[in-house]
Amino acid sequence: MATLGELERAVMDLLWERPEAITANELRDLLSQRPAADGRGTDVKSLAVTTVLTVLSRLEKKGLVERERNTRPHRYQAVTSRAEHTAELMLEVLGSAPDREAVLARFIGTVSDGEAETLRKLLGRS
Amino acid sequence: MATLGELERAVMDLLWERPEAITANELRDLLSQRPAADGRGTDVKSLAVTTVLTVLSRLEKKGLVERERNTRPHRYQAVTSRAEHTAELMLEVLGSAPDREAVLARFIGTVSDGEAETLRKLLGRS
DNA sequence: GTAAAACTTCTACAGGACGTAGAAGTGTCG
DNA sequence: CGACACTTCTACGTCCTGTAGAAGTTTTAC
Repeated sequence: MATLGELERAVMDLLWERPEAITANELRDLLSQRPAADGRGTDVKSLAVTTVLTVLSRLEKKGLVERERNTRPHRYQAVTSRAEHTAELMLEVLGSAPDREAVLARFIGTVSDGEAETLRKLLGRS
Repeated sequence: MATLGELERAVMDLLWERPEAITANELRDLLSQRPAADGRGTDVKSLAVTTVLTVLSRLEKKGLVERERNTRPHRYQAVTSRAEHTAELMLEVLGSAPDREAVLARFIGTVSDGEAETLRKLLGRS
């Protein structure tokens, strides 16, 4: 339930960096500009709008995207920010562990120094 | 690459709580004792050993499981602890975010008080 | 106001991951 | 060597994702 496909991901990334809702057509254009995920090759593959719409519908069903149904070309936007979504994902992963503290310990051990500092600040003093 | 199926998950859970490597047959027995994931019904469904073996092979290919090939009934064990694995997953999720600090902020905000305390201890004083 | 254009919804299919397991091959023990 | 245990191969149904044409609906342009 957590994982997104490559295209779904690309769509969400675009929606996340936009404050305003956008249409499927706009999305399709943005998607075709983005360089192919696999790097090499300016593979400007243009998707069919229906493809984008299908993906958007699926994302809507998953609760990640919201659409304005009143305006005619429907406009789509992300329901939560990327940060929120990512944090939720992390919690989901963590949640399924019976040994949460051990997990957190490992986690902390791998985070960069700068981030550790950030965490310290965020946690403040009890 | 991160997500495990339900059965794969069940197998890993068993391997994780066992310090010693065990055989596919033992695993199958343990699996049949476990109550159906969906709760209701003491659904003691017995799997074929080949099913368990297939799953183990897939987990091996994914690098989560290791098998002793020299002993005759091969014995399987988890490569990393559950805590390690979970922490890696969390990092994987976090890693794909361009706004790591924002994610961490949300994350911290949702963790329980007790865990926040633990985190504080783990981070220590810089 | 009607036909064309734009837009949305429905239906579909291929490919990959996973649950599931029989068939076939190989090693083991008596 | 033959029966049995164990492993590997092959296979299939299902679900998810990428992809999009066909069909239906709404808006627009004359």
